[in-house]
Formats: sequence, C-alpha cells, structure tokens
Amino acid sequence: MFDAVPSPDFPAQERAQLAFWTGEGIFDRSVEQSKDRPRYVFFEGPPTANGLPHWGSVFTRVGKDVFLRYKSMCGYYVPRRTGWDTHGLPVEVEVQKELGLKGKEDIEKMGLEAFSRHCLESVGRYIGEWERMSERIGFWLDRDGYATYHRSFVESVWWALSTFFEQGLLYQDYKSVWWWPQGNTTLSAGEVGEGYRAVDDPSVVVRFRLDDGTALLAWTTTPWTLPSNLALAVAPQETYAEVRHEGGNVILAEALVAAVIGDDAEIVRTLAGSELVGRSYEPLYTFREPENGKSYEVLGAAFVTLDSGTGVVHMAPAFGEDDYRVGKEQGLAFLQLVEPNGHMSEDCGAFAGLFFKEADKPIMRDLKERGLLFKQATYRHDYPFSPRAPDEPLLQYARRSWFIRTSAKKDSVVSNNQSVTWQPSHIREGRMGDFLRNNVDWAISRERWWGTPLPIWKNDETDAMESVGSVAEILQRNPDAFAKFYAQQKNDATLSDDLMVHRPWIDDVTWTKDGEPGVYRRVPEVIDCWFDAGSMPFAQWGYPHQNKDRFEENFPADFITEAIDQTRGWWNAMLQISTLLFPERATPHPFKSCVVLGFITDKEGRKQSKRLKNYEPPMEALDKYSADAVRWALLVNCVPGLNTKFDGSSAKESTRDLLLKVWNVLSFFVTYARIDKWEPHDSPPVFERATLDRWILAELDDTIAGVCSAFDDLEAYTAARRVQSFVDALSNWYLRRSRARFWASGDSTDKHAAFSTLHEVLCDLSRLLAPFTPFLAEELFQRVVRRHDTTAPVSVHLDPFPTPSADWSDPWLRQSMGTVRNLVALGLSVRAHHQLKVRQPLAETILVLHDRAQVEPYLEVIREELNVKEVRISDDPAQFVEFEIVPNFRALGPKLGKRMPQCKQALANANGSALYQALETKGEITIELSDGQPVMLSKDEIEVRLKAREGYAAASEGDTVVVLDTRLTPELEAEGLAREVIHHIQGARKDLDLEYDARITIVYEASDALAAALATHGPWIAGETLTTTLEPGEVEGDAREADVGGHLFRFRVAL
RNA sequence: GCGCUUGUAGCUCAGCCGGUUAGAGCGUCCGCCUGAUAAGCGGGAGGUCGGUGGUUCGAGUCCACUCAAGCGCACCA
Repeated sequence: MFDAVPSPDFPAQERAQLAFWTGEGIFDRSVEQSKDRPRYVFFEGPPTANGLPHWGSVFTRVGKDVFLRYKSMCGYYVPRRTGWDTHGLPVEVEVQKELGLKGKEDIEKMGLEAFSRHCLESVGRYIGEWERMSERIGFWLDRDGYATYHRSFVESVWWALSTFFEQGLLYQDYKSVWWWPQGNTTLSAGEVGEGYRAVDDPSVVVRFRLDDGTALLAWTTTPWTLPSNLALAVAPQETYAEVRHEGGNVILAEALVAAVIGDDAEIVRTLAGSELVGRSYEPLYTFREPENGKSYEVLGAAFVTLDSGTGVVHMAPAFGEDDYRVGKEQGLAFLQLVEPNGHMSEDCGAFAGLFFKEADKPIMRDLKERGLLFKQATYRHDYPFSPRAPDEPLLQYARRSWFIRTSAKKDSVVSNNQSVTWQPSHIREGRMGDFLRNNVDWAISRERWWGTPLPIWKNDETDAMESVGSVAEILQRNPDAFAKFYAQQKNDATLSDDLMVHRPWIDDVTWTKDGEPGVYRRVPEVIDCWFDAGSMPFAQWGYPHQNKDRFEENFPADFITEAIDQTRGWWNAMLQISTLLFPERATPHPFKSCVVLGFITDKEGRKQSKRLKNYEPPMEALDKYSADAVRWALLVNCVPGLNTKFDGSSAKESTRDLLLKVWNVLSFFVTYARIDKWEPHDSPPVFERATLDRWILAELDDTIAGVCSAFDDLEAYTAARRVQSFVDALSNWYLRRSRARFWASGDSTDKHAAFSTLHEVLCDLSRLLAPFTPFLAEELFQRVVRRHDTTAPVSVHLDPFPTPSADWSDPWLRQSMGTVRNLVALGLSVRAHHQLKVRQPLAETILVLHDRAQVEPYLEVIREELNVKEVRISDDPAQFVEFEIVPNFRALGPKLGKRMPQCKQALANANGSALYQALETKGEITIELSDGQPVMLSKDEIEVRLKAREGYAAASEGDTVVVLDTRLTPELEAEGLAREVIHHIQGARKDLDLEYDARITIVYEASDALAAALATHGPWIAGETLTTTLEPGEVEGDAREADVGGHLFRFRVAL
C-alpha cells in the first residue's frame, strides 16, 4: 500500500533528502556506477573563495548541476571535480581590510609570513560558506578538489610559465600600465574595466614657448603630467596656423582654430606640421634633468589627429601608452616625476609630495601666474578607479612588468574560439570574438604577495635569467634550496608543503652556477590570479609532473558554464593559455561548449549589491521557499546571455506552478490508490486503455523527446518550460477529466488502466524532474517507485533518464485532444456569456467544424465537460454559421504576386456561403479579379472561416464554432437543482472533514420545485454523495442551509 | 566615442523559412467549478510589436537610419 501523502513542507523534505543522500552516498554511487561509460567532461570554473555566495553564484551552480545530472542520467560518466580560486588581489584586499592594513608598508611591517597565513585562513573560511550553499541547493560536486594555492597546482602553473619563458613568450618590458598607487600594483585590463566612472577633470590648453616668441598650444586633461613633459607631437601632413594673440602669437592646427580660440581669430600665416618637427621649445618645468635621450623637441607622430584638442599633443613618456611608445621610437629621454605611491617626487619644488590628482590645481595656478595657461575648462569623461577601492584613482604609469606575448598567437586563439559551441551562439563572434580580436599582450605580473610566485630567478650580478617549472628543478640546481623551509616546518606542523612555493618562503630560495659569478634570486613579482584559473585544465591534476593519464582523460572539457563576465576572465585566460601551450591539439580546447549566463538582477533590473541591500541572502531564501522552488524559478526564467530579474516572489511562483501541482497530483493518486488498495500490477497494453490515458502518455512521450532535445541544444530553460506545460496538462486536463474513473466503485478494467497510467506517468515524471528539482523528484520516486519496485535503484538519481517510446507516441491523438480542449474552452465561454452555470445541464451542443473525424471519437469528453445531454456535429453548418473565404497567402502569394490584394478584395466582396457551396461541390472556385481576369482557386489556396449567425448562443474561432441550445425544460432545471444539492452536500462533507469513503445519512427540508427535484433525483444524489438514506423530514440539531436556485435547502448530515 | 545584446500587453517572456485576426504565464476585473489542490476553469480590459524610412503582393520577422537600456571595449593628448 502507498504511504499517505502529508501536506507538503518542501524545505523540511529537502533536509530529509539531503540526509538520505549523504547517508547512502548517492552522489558517489551515481558517479561510480557509470565509471565504464562514455565520459562527459566538465570543468568547474573556480569561484574566488572571497566573499559570501550571492544569487549569481547560486544560479551558476544550478545551471551547472542541471546539465550534469541530466548527462549523468543519460548514461555518461560525469566526474565533477570542485575547484577554488584562492590567490590574488581580492583575497589580499579582504585580509587588509580585516586587519586594518593600509598599504605596502603596513604589510611589510607585519611580515609576509603572517600575511600569507592570514590569506590562506581567509580563503578556507569562505570555502566553507560556499560548500554549505552548494549542498543546500543540491549541487553535486566532489569535495575533494583542487585549489590554486596547492603546491601541485602552483608547480603546474610554473611549468606553463617556464614553457612560455623558454619560447620567448614571457618577457619583461617597460610599458604604460594602469597602476594602483595605494595598492602598489598594476591591474589587468579586466580589473581596470571594472572601475571606470565618469568624473570631471580639468581640461587645459597650455602655451609651450618656441624660440621665436611664438608658442605651441597643447591640450591635456592631466596637468599633473606636465612637469614630466618631454616633447610635443604634431601631425606632419596637417596644416597648422599661427594666430595673432596678445602675449605672443600661438600655433595650432588650422582646423581647430575656431574651436579653441574662436571664429574671430586672426590667422597670421599657415604652415605644414612637418615644418614644426625638430624645433625645440622652452620646458615648462626643469625640476630634474631628463635622462638618456632627446628632450623638449617637437616630433611628428602618426597618432596625432585633429578630432579634438589643438593638434599638438603633450608627451610625457613616463605615463601615457602612446607617449611611451613614440618616445621609445624617437629616442626620447625618460622623466617620471610621480612616485609609485602616487605622490609627486621630492624634487618637484612646490608640488613635492602632493598626490598626483591633488597637483592639478597648484600646477594650473602656477602656469596661470606665469602666463602659460592659455585656456582652462572642465572635462567630463570616464576614468578608471581601483575596483577594490572606488575612491582611489588609477594612474597611467610606465612600469617594468612581465607580459605574455598573447598577441603573437592572436589568430590561433581566435580560430580556436571559432570551433567552440556557444550558447547563445552570438557570443562566439560577438562578445568573445571581439575580445580576442582586440587582445593585447597579457600583463601578468603583480607586485604583490599572496599569489603564484613568478618562477624566474635572476643573477644579481650578470642579470642572466632562468625559469623553473617545478620544485624538483629547483632542487637540481640547489639541493638545499628549501633547507630553511624544512627547518621551520620541523617545529611548526601548521606549515604545509603548499606554502613552500609561496612568498616569503620561496624568496629564500637561491642558487649559484658553476663558472658564473653572482647568485640567482627570484624576481619579486607574483602573477595575475586569472592565470591560475586559466591553467586549471592541467594544473588541477598537477600536470605534467603527475597524473598525465587523468589529464588526457579529462581534456578538453565537453561543457562549461559561467556568467558572461567570464568573457574577459576565465574563458579568455583558458583560451589564451591553452592555445599557446598546446598548439598541436585539435580545436576547440580546453572546452568544447559553453553556456553563457546573464546576471541576476533585482526586480528593477539593478545589479544586486550588498550596498543597495536589494536582495535577500540566498541561504535564507532557500530555507524559506525551498531549494527546488529557487532552482525551478532560475531554470524556467533565465534565458542564456540575458539578465534575469529575480527575487523571492519568483520562488513563490514556482512553488505554485510546479511543486504544489506535482504534489497534488501525487496526493490524488495516493488517496484513491489507498481507498482501492490498488497496487501496480499487470499494466494493460496501451492500445487497450482509455483515450485520456493514451493521450497523457502521448504527451509524456512528446515532453520527454522535447526535454532531451532542448538539453542537447544546451537550452535548460526550454527543457524546463516543456516540463512545466506537461505538468499543467496532467493536472488540469488528464486528472480533472479522469477523476470519476478513479472514484468509480468496484473493480473495472478502466479503473485499473487509469491507475496504471497515472502511476506510470508519476514514475517517469520523477525521473524527468530529477535534473531540475532533485529533491521533489526524489520524494516522488521514493513514494511511487521505490515503494513497490524493490529492484529499482534506491534513488531516482541512480536511475536512467526516460526515453521516448514508440508505444506512447501518438501525434494525431495529441492534436485531436488539443482541438477538443479548444472546443470545450469555446463552449465554456458561451456559457459564461449567457450566464449559464456549468452545473445546469443543457439539452444540446452543436459543433460546426471542418474535420469531424478528428473530434468524433471524443464527443463524450466534450459532453461531460460542457454538461450537456447531447453533442452533435452539424450536418448543415449553414444553419448556424456564415462563411468567410479568405486567401491562403502563403500558398497564393507566389502564384498571384502583385494581384494578391485584388484577390483578397474579390473574396471579401463575394458571398462567402455561395463560394463555400461551390467549393464543397466542385472542390475549387473561380473568381474574377478587378483586372477582369478570372482566377481559379483550389481548396489549398483558400481558407474557410466560420462565424456564428446572429441569434445563436455560440462562439467561434477560425474554422470552428460551438453552438449551445440554451433552452431549459423543467426536467433540465430539476437536474440542475439536483446538482446544486450534490454540490452543497459535498461541501458539507468537506467541511466536516469526512473520510472520502464515509457513508452518511441526510434529513432535509425543501419545498416546491426543489422538493420535486429531490424526489426525482434522490437515488442519483445519494449515489454521488455516498448517502445511504436521503429523506425529507424535520431537520434538528446542527442544520445547514443553502440557497439552491432560489429555494431554501435545509439539511443535516449524520454518519 | 566604438562594439555586442535587448526593446512585443501593467510585469516576465514566446513568436519557425516574411503570409495578413501577434500568443502564453503572472497581475487585474467579472463569472464559474471543486469528495487531490495552499488549487483549478472561462471571460473582459490591456498592443501604433521602441521610432522613422525602405525592400516586398505582404514586415513583429529582412535592410538602413534612429532612440532607449544592459553589458563590453576604450581615458589618442
């Protein structure tokens, strides 16, 4: 016997399922049992173990889980290795905040060892939070995974870097980079991109005096770079103009004279830009002598345009990117009067020690006093700030950094990406493709502490450099390299081997080489943590130092999924590194397909942020609404690549739309199965079952096929929507229409067929739901499958996904039932319009339709649903409807072309009924168009539309009309009253909370027509309401009263 | 500034190769039904398919331009 189904408490049930899964080791078994099957490789994009998981994290994990569960149930071996991104700026900044460390000095004062240990500890804390969330949402993932700080992981990354170094792909160079002074580090393009904000900056035009008394005008928005000015650049082929001006004539591009000076400017003469090239000018400031090269000279440069400014560009090679490049090409000197901490150098006179942005005003004031400030305004533009500290502006700063020459292999990376399957597909050429095509060399060094150390050692006397790819390689050079580390470890058990490859310990590692003077010491930098993440395909296994076979088995990934911000992050890093490192491998690698998720926003479409407090903490919501509700809400609403507005109300909706509906169907099934003591056995062949049974099985079959194909197209949301509409059909049509079959008394083959069908549907539904709502699916499975079939796996997640079945498939039946449901909807709408309750039986409904064969087998369904005595398909449609003949544009368009509108008009003007007659008899019609030419139209080339004639209670749609006979006879009215009575008695039974099969007796008082109706229909009423005696009499005790069709009905129910 | 994506009912979204009465769910109002239901059903209201122009017999769908939003790229001085 099935267990009674209680009222649902989804969160509580989920806790029980979690305990069950853990206790039985279901996840491990699901992986284990498929060990010998084809492998489906998944890479976990390592989340940064920094900060609590938010809705985006929840969504990403659900998005991963649903595909992995599906593939697993489809018979693939789907190992799921967890991973954590544990290095880098985010972690350091978090620790700095916690410990109140302001900057570089504070950290160094505290000591790198303590700092690194704090970072490690912080990371461990957040990993715990993430694991709790992952478990709660039912995301199945191995606990035993990789972390980027592991020694084996770091050594793999070293191997990659070392390989690049040897191939000349890793190089050091001065380059203008975005520098974060307070953070003492460069930032990657990605990090910089996060911090742009519109600000108002000064916009000044400055005079640079030439030796002949005139001056060149140059525009800049960064006055703080002016003391470091070394040159001016002009466009040699453009025309420049000398303009008369008090205080000395000025020179600028002719095209910009009006914009800079005004329409009334008086041009003294014009000259070519090339004439200016080579002239020297008077420096604005001479705080420090420029080193190694030319200075204070006018250069010609191709990058100078006349779009804005003056056509004369102020050049400070120590800062801007173009400035540095051109400076280098043209042999300019180098002058950097801003220190790495962002403050003006000590030798800057009055400006010494000012923070660079603070120097703007004093510099402008000074220039003004000296008559060198030509014009001053404010300029609103976007400027980058630190993504970690939004008030701290970044500085464009020429700095020696390490780069990976990704630009050298740009084409290979782009073409590797071409073969990746992206969902949605536009990402390939759009977002991702653009990013890769615009790629510049990857600045990977960071002047920080907690990260993978750059494995380059430099001879402190000769500057020779060596790279190493592992600890073993270091030991070959110096067997005692880690002596100090091991000595410390002896006394300190908490010092794990993972730390030996980190700062500060690794900085103690040195070696010498025979025949070479000097000592090899490690360069100070660590690397961008995105390089760690991007190395994960091989570094997770410690490849190539170990696990070569596991790497080969798991490369490339079949599937990954992350949110769209990974374009510049993880995806980019993986594509770059893999393409450079494994040039010989077949593309795509390291991943074959990727589902791109949008962001989860609040209901207003704003990004969720802690600051705005515009979201509910996920863990709280999961306990409130249930993980399944949250999963379903995310899966059914989120379209790949698009943002989704989400909050708790979405989870509430999914509880109603899916969870409760499924639960209620289960509850119905079990209720009647228990009453009848029905057990699954000898299920009848499908072709012997009732139409409704065959129909719901056909729908199930179609749903299964649809879900599979949606998953195969990487469209989880389409799959979810298919399931949703199946559950609707099951609950709202199959069950509603089948109820009577279940509560019919006695045993019948039909009842058995109904039970068997519903049971089979529920069994498959549990499997169908398993990837989406694993908890509900399990609950269902345990109740309907495991309860009887002890040979079934202990968990739905060990069972195969359903497959379409030829026995069930029946497209014709599905279409017919669709038509029937439509007819019923029309009929009910007629009733609504004429205020005829469905409880009031009517004599007849007449259907007018084209394809009677499609509907004929189901007239009984329509009869019951519309509560009419008879359903008839009209033989004489003309009696009820008018015909309208319209062209079938799709068919006629190509044939008639420009004459199409004439045809439409001619058909509209003609008598529709006459045309219909002709069509019925001859199978075609001929009509004359306004150009005088007749046109012959076949049946396929036109469409017949029906409209109910005036005066009938009818509704129409397309080629279908439903007519109701609204006339009531006394007999019909009496039956209507009887049904009202049944309704009230049933209500009373429910009120009294009676068992479904409890027998009752009723005494009632009624008069007139109602009494007559009760007398006539007594036996029927009694049968429907399980009433043993139904008799008139004095109603005493707790009487109930009801208004039945205007008559008072008093009655008393007794057991 | 440039690029990608999106714009369809109050909200969330469908809409296949262009085919002429643009759909669904939620919400709302009205009505109905209910021995599974914390449910369900029917109907009404609600749309210049962001705008303009074009191609076409025919455009929500194709093209051009344009507006708005999200994201990405980027401070050329």
